Amino acid sequence: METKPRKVLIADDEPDILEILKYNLAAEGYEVITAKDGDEALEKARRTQPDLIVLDIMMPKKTGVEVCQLLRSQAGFKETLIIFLTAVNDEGTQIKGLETGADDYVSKPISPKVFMSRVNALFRRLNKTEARILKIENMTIDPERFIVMVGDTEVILAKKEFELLYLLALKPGRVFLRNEILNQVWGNDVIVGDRTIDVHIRKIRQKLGVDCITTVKGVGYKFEL
Amino acid sequence: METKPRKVLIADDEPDILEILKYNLAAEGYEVITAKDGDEALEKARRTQPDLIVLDIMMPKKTGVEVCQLLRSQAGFKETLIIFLTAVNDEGTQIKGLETGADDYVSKPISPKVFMSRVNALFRRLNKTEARILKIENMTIDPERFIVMVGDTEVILAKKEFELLYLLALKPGRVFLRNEILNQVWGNDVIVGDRTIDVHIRKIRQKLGVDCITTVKGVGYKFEL
DNA sequence: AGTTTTTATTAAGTCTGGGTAAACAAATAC
DNA sequence: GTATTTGTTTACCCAGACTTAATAAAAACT
Repeated sequence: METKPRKVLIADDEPDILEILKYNLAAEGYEVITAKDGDEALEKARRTQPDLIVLDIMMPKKTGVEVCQLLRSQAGFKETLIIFLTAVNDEGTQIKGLETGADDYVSKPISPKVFMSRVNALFRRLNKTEARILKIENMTIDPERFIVMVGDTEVILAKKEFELLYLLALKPGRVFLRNEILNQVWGNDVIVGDRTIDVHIRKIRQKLGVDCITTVKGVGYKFEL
Repeated sequence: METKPRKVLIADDEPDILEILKYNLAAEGYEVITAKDGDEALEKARRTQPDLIVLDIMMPKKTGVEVCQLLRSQAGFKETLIIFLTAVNDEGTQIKGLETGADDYVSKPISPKVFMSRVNALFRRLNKTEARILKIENMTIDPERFIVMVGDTEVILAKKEFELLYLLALKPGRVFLRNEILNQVWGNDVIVGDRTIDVHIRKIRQKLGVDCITTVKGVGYKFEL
């Protein structure tokens, strides 16, 4: 199965490293975007929506850690793969890196071979949890087409409604706390009142015309047909 | 299925190499055009619109790198395949070559066997994303003739309009994010405002007179008849 | 039952994002 | 060179998505 090339954004202030990594990634068919400081990395990440972001820890403008934190806190970058590069082989930094939400960690001096195997490993892992079409009984939720089918009638949900339903339907039966819902759908940093969720739930129930969301009082909601 | 022969332009100042490559390419059915310096290469490239350009790095008048940069910077040569030939087996030059926008790189002394396998590999890669005629219900989108037929009336779209419609129609129903659209139609590095997409969408809808593009607010657009 | 807590519903209000037209710029044709 | 077509930017408008707040209903607890 052939698929469109993975996009990789590399951010490092050392042109040599950018070149080496770019060359190796390109050689394996990745599409490469480069940035030379933290701000540029942020900007290009938002614009190009890469599949993987390689961040040098020590960079001008913003450090890799800062960039990572900023990205992770906003919608659309929750799932993006992030790898840190660092000259310090300091375990403390490594731990801090992974805690910030990075997926892997490569220390300089970088062996292209090692680097590429890490990259490939991450993508291999990702493939298993990619966005997919959900089918529960007579309901189909297709994130690619952004539609929900109930029986054979198409239901159109708004963005937040869809994301909320998709989240719940990912694990039918499992209860999602209001906090989880807020984090996943709205993002860690966004502050919205609790009632907002209720309103969206109501609209979903209304539009679908099927009672598939169960309230678990004092806890949260779950998807259940 | 019979198809018209691939055109290959070879530019090198060494007559021997020109001959060898020409012989091998012709033997596999390629149509070959030759040039003996950078200027001639540029001129013939523009005139004959080849599918693949083989450029020697070291050439009189203009180097291969210069020719490549000039071509890549103008419309019509963004997708053209480019292979560099070089005597120097210097990795620095190789990297610079690929960054300039070349698709592959062959070092001298050239083994005809290796060379041909690289050429064929490039075309194979290209084939997978090759332009093909799309037919969706009563609409035909022909990227070769740059024509859209709705019913039996011909609609003429401008370049960007066409590319945008073609992209969406490649996967009917699938939502394309604004980012994806920008990347695919405009390119990673080009910075254009978000409204630009809207305006093009509007012109397409207007010209086609058929509502075939659906807006998914906050997400993107999809083709849907 | 009465009280408290939590959720549902409704009706606003706000705000974002897309539509549209017109002006400007750039590329292309003439 | 000028004219024309194409591409982009800008600004304004509006629909509908989203949020909030207020009230009603339903559980949960005493």
